[in-house]
Amino acid sequence: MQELINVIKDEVTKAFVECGYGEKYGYVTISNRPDLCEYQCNGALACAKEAHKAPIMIANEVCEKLQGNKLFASVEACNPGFLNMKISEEYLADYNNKMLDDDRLGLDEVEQKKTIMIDYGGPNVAKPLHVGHLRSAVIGESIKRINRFMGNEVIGDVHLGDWGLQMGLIITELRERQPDLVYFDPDYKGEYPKEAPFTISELEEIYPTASGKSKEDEAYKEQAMAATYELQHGNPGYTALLQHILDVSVTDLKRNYENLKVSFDLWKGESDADPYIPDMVEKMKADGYAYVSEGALVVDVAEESDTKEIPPCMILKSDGAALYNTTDLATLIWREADYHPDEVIYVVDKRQELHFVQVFRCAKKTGIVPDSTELKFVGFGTMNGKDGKPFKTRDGGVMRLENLISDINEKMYSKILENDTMSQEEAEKTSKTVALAAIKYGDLSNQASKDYIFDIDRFTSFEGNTGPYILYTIVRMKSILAKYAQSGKSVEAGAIGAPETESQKALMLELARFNTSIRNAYEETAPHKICAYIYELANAFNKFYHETKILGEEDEKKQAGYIKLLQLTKQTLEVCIDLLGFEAPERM
RNA sequence: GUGUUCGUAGCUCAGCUGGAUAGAGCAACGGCCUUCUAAGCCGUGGGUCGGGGGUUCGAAUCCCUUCGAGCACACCA
Repeated sequence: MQELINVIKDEVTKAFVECGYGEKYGYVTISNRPDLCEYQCNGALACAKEAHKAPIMIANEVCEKLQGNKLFASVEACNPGFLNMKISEEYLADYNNKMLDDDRLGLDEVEQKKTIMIDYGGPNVAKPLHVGHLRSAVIGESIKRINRFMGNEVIGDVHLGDWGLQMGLIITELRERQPDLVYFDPDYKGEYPKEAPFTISELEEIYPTASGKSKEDEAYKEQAMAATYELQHGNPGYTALLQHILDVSVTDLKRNYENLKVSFDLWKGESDADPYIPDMVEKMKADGYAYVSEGALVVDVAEESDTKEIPPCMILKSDGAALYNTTDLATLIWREADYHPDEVIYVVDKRQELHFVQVFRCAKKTGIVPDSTELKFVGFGTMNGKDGKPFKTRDGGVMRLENLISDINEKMYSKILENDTMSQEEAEKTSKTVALAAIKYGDLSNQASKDYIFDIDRFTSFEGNTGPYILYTIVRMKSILAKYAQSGKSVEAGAIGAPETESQKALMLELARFNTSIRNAYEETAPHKICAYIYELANAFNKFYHETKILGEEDEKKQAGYIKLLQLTKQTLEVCIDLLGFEAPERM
């Protein structure tokens, strides 16, 4: 379906052209003066200089051409040269009805479908998720859903941190504790056990212990480095242990991400890139891109247009070991080979921007990915506490994501019990649903690239621009629709009629902006624009709700129209919150 | 030091490819529940958009400068 704003733009542009002005002046925006009009065009102001005419004269000419156009209820020219338009009420109703008939609510898929890989999540194995992992998961999941809804083929990859010194540390600590395990017997030739010799909670304790020891004990650190080296060079016992660590960790991680309604298509890790490293390095050398500088193997990635010096991309350390540039580049090799993505989106902490600039340039320069592949960095800001500093527990430690979520679940639970007489079971389920919406909306309603303050009290107070407010609005609609259906009337009969009140027209206009809003959010990779949209939509609905009695309406045709409007509003909100990654309960 | 992001109401944030009177929410104050969930709705107060200069008919938005804050700057990821 063509976007309403473009329908209007086409008419206005036609009028500009007929009056002899350039078509670019026909652009239309949503009015910033809703008291005067619904849509506006400022083109007359912009083209005044070129046309050597007063803007108001141009606006008057164009306005004249648009008189009588059935699309508009009114078109006026206003000083100094604005063109103010109100949309025809019949057209608007018709537009809303067409949205209702379309299972995509009037939003067309992209014309050129792309294959897109999204790299988000980025958890480390053997370490619990902490609050720092929240944003990547929440933002990445939403970007994935938005892209999918737009018709793109999307592959989400969690990109585990499962390589490097941390693995060596765990192996070393395990050997200290259980030296008799077969994994440490170099002469062992049999099959390794299927069961891991540790649980997830043991694993989560082993890593910090080992990490602490290595900082104080030089010999211990060297053992860990040696173990890392052996693992990376195929030690069979260590490889089997790595597999155990992965299995145990991934099971736990999946459970945690499921609680967040976040899912991945691929559970690949840095270790999966490792086999590609040797050939990649050889090729870079052979092609003349990689050279030795200060003992390390590097590729220059500086460009003339740089405003600062971009250091070369380091491929191998002076001791010959790979580092994170290396795995990120090698990861692109299998991504290219297996999926040929048109675009790879990295949803990672914005502090890593320089690293990705280097990796992207190096990948393009050395031909790992073709020039046509878009490598996109979506950097997000830090989640801060109320004091504006990185979010910490009360005693200053890193907060586990699980704990953060259960805290909020509990607050939500007591709040929900206060307000209703739900069963304990339903209250628990509902509080989880609402809590997740509170967390995700709280995060996504901010621009991803900015730091934001995660204020638990604010998120659990549920007033104003919050996830729970959106859910509450949906729940109100569900309740009315259920009661209407109970009365035996068919929900399918009827059609949205021309608006009778200001609040109804405002709601209908807001609904008609759905496709434009989502497309903007998609094009700018900006979930917060969806939040802004649904907040406006929920506001518009609540105003309408407040002054219109729907179930009490005696005119059945009118009532059926209201019900249709309600359905459209509910569906629109539900599609949007699904794109954000949460859902509404039946009651709250 | 170099680069980069940011500075909008007491607080948290929108708005930024230039357009009319800079918008929300929270907090404060005042209204609205015998009627579809008051987690709602309506209203009041609160701002020289960090400061200064420039471009423009017009600047929160673009450019320069200055102050302040965060972050990053090859052998950790």
